[in-house]
Amino acid sequence: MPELPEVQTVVDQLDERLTGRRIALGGAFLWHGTAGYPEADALIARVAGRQVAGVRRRAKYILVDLGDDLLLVIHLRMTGNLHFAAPEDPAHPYLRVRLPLDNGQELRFADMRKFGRFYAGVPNELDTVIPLARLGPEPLDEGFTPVVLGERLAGKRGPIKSALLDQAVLAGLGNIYVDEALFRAGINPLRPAGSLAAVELDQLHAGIGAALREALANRGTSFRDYLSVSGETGDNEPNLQVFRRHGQSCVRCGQPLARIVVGGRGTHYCPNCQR
DNA sequence: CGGACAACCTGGTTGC
DNA sequence: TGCAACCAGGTTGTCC
Repeated sequence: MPELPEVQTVVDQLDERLTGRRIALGGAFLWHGTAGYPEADALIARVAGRQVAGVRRRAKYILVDLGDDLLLVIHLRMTGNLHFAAPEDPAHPYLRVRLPLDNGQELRFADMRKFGRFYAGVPNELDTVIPLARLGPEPLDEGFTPVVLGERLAGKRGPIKSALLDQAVLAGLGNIYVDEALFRAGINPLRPAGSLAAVELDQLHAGIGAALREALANRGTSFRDYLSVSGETGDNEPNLQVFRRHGQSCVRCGQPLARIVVGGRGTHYCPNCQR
């Protein structure tokens, strides 16, 4: 489900409602596969009794700071959803994890497709399990410039679409916002990643920033499954200009938008505006 | 190293 | 209507 704007929306709400809370005893994985590392019981034991010092985001990972360098890391993957509930509230049909809190509420994780994962450990330990240390730059950080973008793409022969989806190249983009950024930049998704001229890097950098900032302002895009912690959909769908709009008219030139497959992913673009 | 592709899961949509 | 095939916002592992 979620890309940078959706994960950031979740993180903001979690930070507000979880920071300062202590994780109580009695947590449980209802689907053990959701425990990525360590295994379910050990993970519960590690986080039980810890107080949340803050919640932040890196790429599409949610980092829950539990003090003493211990992190609870959550990745929502396609259909993961975090929400708060009272213990007696009926369980969501795809409830996978329950973490009771010291205020009588519990943090719940529901995930239809079971792709979402929890990890707990100190940073060095987590690096052996998830590629936190190998993630590319954050596209909304001040240090991310068109020059940096060019450095990340240099020498890459594969399509720009695939390169932008690679979290080691640039962190946080997914299928929606890559398509939207390329459209805003007027760049064909099949262009070899390392072949962009300086002007195109400027346009792509601007397109990425515009697509992400607009989505953030609208708390993300909800196509089917995505809901924030407060259970609300994002309002960004009307702002999408190409994603899943194949067959409709391009907002810029009026020609029909197309859908192709690039790197195994559905890709939406305007053949006229993105040559 | 890059690229193609299967795998992990379940449910919704599409097409015959 | 019925059912099979295909599709899905993500990531990882394997094979060439």
